Amino acid sequence: MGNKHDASAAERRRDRRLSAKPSHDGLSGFDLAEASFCSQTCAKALHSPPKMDEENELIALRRKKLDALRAKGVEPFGAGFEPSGSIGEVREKFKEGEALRAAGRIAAHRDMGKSHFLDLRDASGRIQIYVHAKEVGAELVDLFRLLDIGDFIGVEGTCFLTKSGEPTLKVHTFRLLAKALRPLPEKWHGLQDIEARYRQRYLDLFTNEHSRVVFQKRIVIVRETRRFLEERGFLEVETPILQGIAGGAAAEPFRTHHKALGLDLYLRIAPELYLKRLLVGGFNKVFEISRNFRNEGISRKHNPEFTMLEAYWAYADFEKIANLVEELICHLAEVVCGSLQIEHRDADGKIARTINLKRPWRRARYHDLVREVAGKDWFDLSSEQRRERATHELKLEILPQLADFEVTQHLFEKLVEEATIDPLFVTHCPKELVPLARQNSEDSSLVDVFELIIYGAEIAPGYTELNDPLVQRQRLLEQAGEETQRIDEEFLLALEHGMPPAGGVGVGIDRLTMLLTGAESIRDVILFPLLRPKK
RNA sequence: GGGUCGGUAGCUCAAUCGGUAGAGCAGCGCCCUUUUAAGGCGUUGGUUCCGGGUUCGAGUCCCGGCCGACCCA
Repeated sequence: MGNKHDASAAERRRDRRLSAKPSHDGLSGFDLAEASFCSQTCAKALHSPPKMDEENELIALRRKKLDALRAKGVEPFGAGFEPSGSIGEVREKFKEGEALRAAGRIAAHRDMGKSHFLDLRDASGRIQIYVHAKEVGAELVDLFRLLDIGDFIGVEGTCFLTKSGEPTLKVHTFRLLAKALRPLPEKWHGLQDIEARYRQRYLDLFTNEHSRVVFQKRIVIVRETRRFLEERGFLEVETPILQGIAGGAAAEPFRTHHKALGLDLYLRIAPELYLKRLLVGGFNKVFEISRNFRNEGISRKHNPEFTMLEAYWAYADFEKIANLVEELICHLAEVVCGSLQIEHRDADGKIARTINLKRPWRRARYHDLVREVAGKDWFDLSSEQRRERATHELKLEILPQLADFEVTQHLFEKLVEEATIDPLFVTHCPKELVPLARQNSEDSSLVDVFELIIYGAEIAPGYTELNDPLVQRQRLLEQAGEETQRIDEEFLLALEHGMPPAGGVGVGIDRLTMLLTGAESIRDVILFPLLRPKK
C-alpha cells in the first residue's frame, strides 16, 4: 500500500511537471517539494547551505585530513558497523577478557606517546578505549593520526581494567565511520551560550549532561502518560492538525493554504472539538498527545507550538477527571523523579525549592480562595470598593478597562496562583472565566471545572463537558461575536446527534516537564524551540 | 510592543580611566607504554555581532540595526 501511494505521488508530480506552464505570476503551480524534486541546483540556489568557513584553520585542517583519508582509499563517511550495543549497553556487557564492539564519537583523547586513551561517547554513556601501536598494526596507526575529536569510529577490542580500575577496551581494530569537519565545544564547560544551545541542540545534547537528562525525562513523561492511560482503557487517537476552523480554545491560529482544494486552513489550537466528535461516535475514553499551534507571543512559558495531552472520559465528571490527573502526575513524578518530593536545584546544585505532590491534593473553591487573600467580605463589596481595595490595600495594578470579574481574576492570578507551590485544584470557577464549560446544577453562576495549579502555573484545566447542543451553540455565538463564520457547524451537528456526558482534561506536557525537571524556561524542554533566524 | 542586561579566538571566559586584544581548553610540533579535566616544553589562531559617529587613539563612549536572555504589557 505504501508503494502504491508513493508511485501515485510520483506520478502526480510528473504530470504536473509535464503540464507546468509559466503563468503570469511565474509562481503558481510551483511549490518547494517540486523544486527539490526537479532540480537540485534550483533548491541549492533557494537555500544556500551555511558556508564552510575555509579561512578557519581548524576546519581547513580537518578537510585536509579528509582528503588524506580518501587518498589512502578510506571512505570517511557511510561505512556501516555492528556494535555490541549502545555504549551504555557495552558497559553493561563489559567482562574482563571478553571482546566487544563499540561505536560512538571520540569525545576525548589522552596521548601518552606510544599509547593513547580515548573516550567514546553517545547519549547512553562513555567508555574508554586504549589504542596502542602493537595492538593495531602500522596501517591503522597511520589512519589513527588522521582522526579528530568528534569523529565517529567503531572499535573492536578486549575488555580490561586499568590500574585505576577504569573499564577499557584494548582496541585490536577500528574503523572510521564518519569524519567531523567541525570541532566539538569545550570538553569541560560544554556549550554554555544559551542561543547556541537552542539553535544547535545537537551540540547541547552531546556536550551537556544536564540537557540530555531533561530530554530523556521528557521522553519518559510522554511514554508513561501513554502507558498510564492505555492501562485504564483510554484509546490514543489522532485528529486533524489542519482545520477549516480552529476551535476548542480562544487563541490566534496560524493560517495555511491547501492548494489543490483552494482552501484556507488553520493549524489547530486544540484537538478538543474532534475528540468530542469521537465521544459522539461511541469511543468512551480517548486521548491525544497533541501538538498545538498558537500564533501568539513567545515567553519563558510560551512556545508557538507546544504539546498538550487531552483526554475525554464518557459518563465521568470533573471530579473523576481530577482524580485521574492526580494519579497520573504522581505516577509520572515517581517514575521520573523517584519521589513525590520534587526538588528544583539552582545552578550551584543547591535546592532552590521543594514541591510536595503527596496526595490528597487540596481542592478549594475559587470564591473561597479569593476570600482568603482579599478578605471575607470581598464579594459583598461594590465593584468600586473591590477596585479600590485591590489597588490600595493589596497593591495590585488594576487597569481601568478591566471588568469587575477581571479585577477579581487578576487578584486571583497574582495572590493565589503565583503563590501556590504545592498542587491545588481550584473548583467552582465563575462562568465568565470559562464560558464553554457546563454550568453547575446548584449555582448557575458557576461552572463545573477545575484548574490545577502547581508551582505558580496552570498545569491542567479539567471540565465536566458541555453536551447540550443548544447551549453550546449559544456560547459559541457569543464567543464568535461578529465572526459567525468562525463557528464550527460540523461540531455542533455532531453534538445534535447526542454526546454522552463526559469529563475532559488538558495537560500541558511542556509545563509538566518543566515542573518535573526544574527547567526555568519552556525552551529548555522543547528540543527545537522557535527562534528568529540568524541574519 | 516597552525596559534592563548581554554578544571578544572553534569552545569557556578575561581585558582597570578610552592607550599594543589575553588566558584555559581544542588545534599544531616535540617528549612520555595504564592516562582520565593526563602531564611537560614550544607554538598557530581575532571583521571584538553589523553599520555609522566622537577621539590623536574605541572591545570600551554616543547613535542606529541584528540576535539572544530576563522582566513588564
